[in-house]
Amino acid sequence: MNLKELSQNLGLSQTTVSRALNGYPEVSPATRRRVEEAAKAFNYSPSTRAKGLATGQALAIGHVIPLSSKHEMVNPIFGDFIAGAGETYSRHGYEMILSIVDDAEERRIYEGLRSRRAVDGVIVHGPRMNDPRIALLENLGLPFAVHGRASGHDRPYTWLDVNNRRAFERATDFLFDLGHRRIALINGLELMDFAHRRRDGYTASLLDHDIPPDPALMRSGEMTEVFGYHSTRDMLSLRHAPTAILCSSLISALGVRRAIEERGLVMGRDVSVITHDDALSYLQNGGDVPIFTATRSSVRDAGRALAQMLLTAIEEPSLAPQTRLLEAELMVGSSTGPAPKED
Amino acid sequence: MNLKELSQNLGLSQTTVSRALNGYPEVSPATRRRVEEAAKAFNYSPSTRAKGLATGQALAIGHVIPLSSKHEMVNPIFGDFIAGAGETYSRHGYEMILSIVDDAEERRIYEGLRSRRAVDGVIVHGPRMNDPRIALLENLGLPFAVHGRASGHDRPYTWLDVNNRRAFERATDFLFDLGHRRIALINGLELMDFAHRRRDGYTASLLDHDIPPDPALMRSGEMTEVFGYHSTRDMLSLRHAPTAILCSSLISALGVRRAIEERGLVMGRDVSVITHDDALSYLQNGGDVPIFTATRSSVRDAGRALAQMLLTAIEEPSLAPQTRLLEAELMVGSSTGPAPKED
DNA sequence: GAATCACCCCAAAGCGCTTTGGATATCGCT
DNA sequence: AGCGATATCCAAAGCGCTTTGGGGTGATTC
Repeated sequence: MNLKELSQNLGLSQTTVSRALNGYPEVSPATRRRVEEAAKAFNYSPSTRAKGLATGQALAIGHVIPLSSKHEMVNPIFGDFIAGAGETYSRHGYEMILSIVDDAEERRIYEGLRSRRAVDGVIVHGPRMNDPRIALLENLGLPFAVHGRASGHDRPYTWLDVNNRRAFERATDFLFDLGHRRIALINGLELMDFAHRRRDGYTASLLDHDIPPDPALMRSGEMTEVFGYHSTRDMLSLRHAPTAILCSSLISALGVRRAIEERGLVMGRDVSVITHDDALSYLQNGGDVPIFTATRSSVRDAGRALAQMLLTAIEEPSLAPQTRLLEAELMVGSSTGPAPKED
Repeated sequence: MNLKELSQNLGLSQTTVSRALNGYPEVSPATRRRVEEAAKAFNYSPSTRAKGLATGQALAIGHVIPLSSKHEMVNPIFGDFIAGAGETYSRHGYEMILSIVDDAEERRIYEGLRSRRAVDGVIVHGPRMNDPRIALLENLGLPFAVHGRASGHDRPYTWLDVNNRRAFERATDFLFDLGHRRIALINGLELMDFAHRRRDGYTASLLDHDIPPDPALMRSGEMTEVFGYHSTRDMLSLRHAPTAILCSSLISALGVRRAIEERGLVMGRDVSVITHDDALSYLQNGGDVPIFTATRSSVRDAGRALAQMLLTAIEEPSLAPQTRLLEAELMVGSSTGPAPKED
């Protein structure tokens, strides 16, 4: 069923039917109702493509997911973020189109989305330090919103981020308050902007407590379970092993715990652990009582909110770019406790 | 830059330029090269929407991800599957459009995709027992391919599945060969088709060895770490505790291991564990030597292959539906060993 | 030298919608 | 009765592409 057929069926012109359906005032309430009922009855909905061609809008948002060919790792937070964003889109009648892209081709993809007029805007995932994508998108004139931030870019742009620096500073402070002195950091790849900021927060707290950062207690890598395990195992066998560990991901934290327990130690008594928790739906941090003390911020909420920000940026292009900094909440679980007495 | 401008620039008609770009023979090699170079230089690519309108194709595939409002869980395999499918699409010039949808609205979404002519076909995720979506899509006449199968549907359709039944039967056999008699199953939600099949395989092996299935040794739920942990903890404190556990997901297996170790037992010696492993990029099963003995099948490969199957089904509508049953490989790791001697 | 045949190329219609610029009918008022 | 407003509706153009159905040109054949 298309507009033409529908309007013939009703004995009206396409113009009138189109106007009735899109809420224009030049249509009598009676005809409007008649049209709406017919549309429902015939299960008519306008072709997105034809509509897009006529209006110049795509009614679609692109998500470009970087997939480094080196590590081939799909970010595990991605599913939940998308779920959040999708809610917002469907409420506004937008479609979400996804491209999974090798680092090397990103430029081509963005240019393609632009020149094919496939999307009205894009969400940038996983910003890195000095990420070139921001400047690229500015040049292309394609509206965009960043999940995270890219240090090293000065012009304002739309972003939403967790206050990673503050979260990790507070978490470290918390460990100091418990009496810990040797605090380790198991971080994500530090070319990722968020990981860099977390390290900054961690380091700031150390310096604040007159503890010089010790490279032996800082690891950075892809946040897998095994990475958490190996890092912890190695560090626990140091002569001055850490009594507390800060971890960037709940998945790695599972490995951290395994290494601790394998050594016959008890997490929360012998070694304290704080992890960041993205509140992923398939990885809950315990039930009512969290297992891990964690800095927590829902990535699904982030998806919802950032999508909304992008949509308003598209509809209100004159507005200054919105930004939003979410504070992670520190949830105390059973993985932290007072520092053990010195031997 | 659009076709008109480009052709004016070249002093050619739109027809010729379009033909040159789309590989039609009625264009001299010289003009074709000239056109191609100009297209590159001006960074021209045709508007997907206009092209779609003209050809009647959408050049897009829909992925409808069900998100049960009850558990709100995004399937963790989803990211990797999508990554695989995306590779195939981009090679063929298709776009991927995603809808995350509450169970209750699925029907509406499929109908919408169809009547808006937004996609040429869809991939069905997470089929359940007697899944109504298959019949719905057949009625709509929308080409589709299913990741998994839906028991209870008799007409042929395109699907790709892991031989879950066989995988779990073999895994159980393997445990019997090691001398185990009390073998537990920690399964996904059994309204999901794959979980049902896994249980069938498990049960078949038990019966084959004259062991009656014991409901106390069978759990079914959302496959989180915590679910694996609780299930295992409960079962290990039974009077006749299992000596081996079959687990449906690597994430839950992490919880299984935790419960085992918490009890002071050693995995692979006191309790053997076999898990299914979807080869997710962020959850590797150890390094060179797998930690868990596992039935393994890459979900990313599945994405690649199923996408390809759907595309050929779309391009060759007369063909009978393809189906593909992948065998999971049994990788022996260090989580299994001979059954401990009876006390 | 005319007819034939490739070979290249083009004008214009059509895909399904929105939107501009009227047209027609109805109504209130002087 | 006549006139401008107002309320409804419509025909047709246009969005950017593909594709049908020709046309012109030069070389080849008789």
